Amino acid sequence: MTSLSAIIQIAVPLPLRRKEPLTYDYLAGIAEGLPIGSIVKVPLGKREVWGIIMAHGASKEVRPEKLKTVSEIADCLPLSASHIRFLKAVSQWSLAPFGMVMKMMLSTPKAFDPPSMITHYKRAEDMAEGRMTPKRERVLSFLDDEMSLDGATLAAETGTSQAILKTMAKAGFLTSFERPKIDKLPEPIADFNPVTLSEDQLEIAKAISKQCEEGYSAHLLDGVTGSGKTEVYFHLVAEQIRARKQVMILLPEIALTTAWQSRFEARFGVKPLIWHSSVTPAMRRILWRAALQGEPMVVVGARSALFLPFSNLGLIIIDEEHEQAFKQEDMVFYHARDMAVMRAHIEQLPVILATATPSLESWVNALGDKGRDDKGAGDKGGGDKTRYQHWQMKARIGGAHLPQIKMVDLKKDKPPAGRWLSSQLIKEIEIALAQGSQTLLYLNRRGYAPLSICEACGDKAVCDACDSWLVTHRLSGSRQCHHCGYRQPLRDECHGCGTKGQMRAYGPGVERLAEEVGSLFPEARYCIFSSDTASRPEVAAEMIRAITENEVDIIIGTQMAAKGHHFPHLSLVGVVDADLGLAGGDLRAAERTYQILSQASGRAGRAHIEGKALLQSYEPDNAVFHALAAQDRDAFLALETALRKDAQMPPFARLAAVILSAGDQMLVEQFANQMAAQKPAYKDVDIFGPAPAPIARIRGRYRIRFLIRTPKQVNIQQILRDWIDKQPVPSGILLQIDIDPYNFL
DNA sequence: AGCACGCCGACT
DNA sequence: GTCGGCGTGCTC
Repeated sequence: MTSLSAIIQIAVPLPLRRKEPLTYDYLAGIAEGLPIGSIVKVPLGKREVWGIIMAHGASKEVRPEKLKTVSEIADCLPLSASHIRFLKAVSQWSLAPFGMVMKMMLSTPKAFDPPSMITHYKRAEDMAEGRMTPKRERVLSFLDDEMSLDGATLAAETGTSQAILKTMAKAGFLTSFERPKIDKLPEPIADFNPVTLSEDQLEIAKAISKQCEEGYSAHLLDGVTGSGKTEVYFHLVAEQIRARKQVMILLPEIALTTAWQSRFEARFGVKPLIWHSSVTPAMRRILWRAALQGEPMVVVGARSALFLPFSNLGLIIIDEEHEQAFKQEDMVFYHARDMAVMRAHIEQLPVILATATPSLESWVNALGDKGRDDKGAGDKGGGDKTRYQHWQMKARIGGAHLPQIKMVDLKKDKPPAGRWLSSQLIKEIEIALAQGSQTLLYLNRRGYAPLSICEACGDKAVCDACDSWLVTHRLSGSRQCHHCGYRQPLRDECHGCGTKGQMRAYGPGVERLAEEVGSLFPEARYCIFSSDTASRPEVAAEMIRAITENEVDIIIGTQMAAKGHHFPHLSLVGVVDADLGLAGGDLRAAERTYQILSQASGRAGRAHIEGKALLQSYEPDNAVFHALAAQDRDAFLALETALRKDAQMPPFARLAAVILSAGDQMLVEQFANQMAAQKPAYKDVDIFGPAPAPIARIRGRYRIRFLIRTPKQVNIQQILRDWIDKQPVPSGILLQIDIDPYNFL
């Protein structure tokens, strides 16, 4: 069957629309006989790209003269069939072109470069006659006849330098030759510093461990901060290390801090292998190849680590499972947690979702639709393998108490205009200051003020490219758009009418709050902790150190300060605007508010101090706050479950968004109407829209959105495919599909 | 997604 | 007269 003109089908990194073929045909050439899954370089238009061999034989009639030939074969193993199945599954789920999903996986361009070579030395066969020095003597006596060593090691072992070795080779004492560099990964030590688990923890670890051999199983590891979730999953990681398997741990980018890394290092004796956007290309190459090679390894990464081509995976862990940061919303729209569960299913592995505040999706998956746990922990729910097993960890290790949470009714205790702290909160801050303990003021708003208005003409400072206000940043002396990144210098002059001295700031940001803190507590040492003030990791680390060592009295921070850190001197948390996240009416507003506020409150009093959290709100009777104040997370989840079920919203229905955008408003509107006319009309399938997206224009592009809702059992992807294929998307319009949207902006 | 081809405004 | 804007179309 083999002929010189064998044709193979190759997936190329193109956003090929669904009607078009998945692959392009190429002449195999040097790739003749390579198995499916092999990675090859092919000419594509004027460039060369890496692709995957998906099938042998021609897919269709392509004029033979158009066929090009494979130009290079990647120096690595072919991808496993299950990994390709995973990529296909992601593509089918997200309705993103396979080529784009593949591109994410292959986005380590250096991975296929030939390995770098390093020079090795051995004794020359015929020892040259020449000047002998003590150093040369040492090198020659170190190497016996058969031995060869790389330059760096040999120089180090003999107290010489690579320059000397080079001269010796030139002088004929040594023979040098090149060898591919071997990258050795630090191997974690399973029993480096094993932690004795509590009885409960051990029971959970053992129960999950028992299933590690049995293929797919999904576990919701649900425990309050400090209950030892990490220790439980580390126990399972240790088992995988002993079994020389691979482990993938996904964390939200923000949690990939030094704190987690130090914990890993303390437990396993080596630094964890990290995968995220700022890992160097050289390191990415090493990790990518080791993953494909099946090297035993534990990789901890942000959502993009999901696509690493592990071929020997034993366990997947998603920590902080509820975090929105797992939802990717550009080229390919996907939720890393859900795709990780899918990967575990395809690879027949256990997957653990860890959190203190489960997402409603995971909660329902664990408990069914009642939203209340009336079964025993770990109940498999009648053998339904798509559901999660629920492992609850209630005890806080070290006996630290949960903080006392109190609502402050801003209608009754209203700060004066331009001030944001209620008298109750101020009083508590004074007490904390007097005790020498720390306060965190949480306000999820960067900058000084979100809105500026000219008193003379009434103009708002707005972004030219987006439908949004420019946020005043006094520290950086700018007004900036938080949607497109546009910045202008901060001037006291109206952009519209030119009047000077009439620009008034409205609303609080962390910088403005700092001003208030400065005037109320002139003696207190405060810091602002936001992505602006802690932009680089080193700066953030220094800030965390200063806080940890009690060099700060009041921390004024955004989410960045509320998530994941352990500040031992913190006793008071003030949530300046608890209502902030509830506005906007998005599906997950209540859920998100509960999660972030319970996390923020949880910062208070973890070690030996009794903690207190004050939540300022204009609607303190909101059910979210009641549940927060009562520390009754399960009541909140039960309520939210009931609401979602009533409203027929996820996770009790399927939701998808179709987003149309273009620079030309008329063009999008026209096409949106055209699509609206073709709306599929099935009973039970609701299509809302077209409606301008809440921020209708971002980066100069007008955005229009449809929302599609179907019952759970309906294949929403199929409905979308049929609908979208009815009309070609005109060029200039970008059509994006977001299955299970999180961002309603 | 790239990349080139292609047709209309301000410069060497 | 050329350089360069980004609209349109193609990539086996």
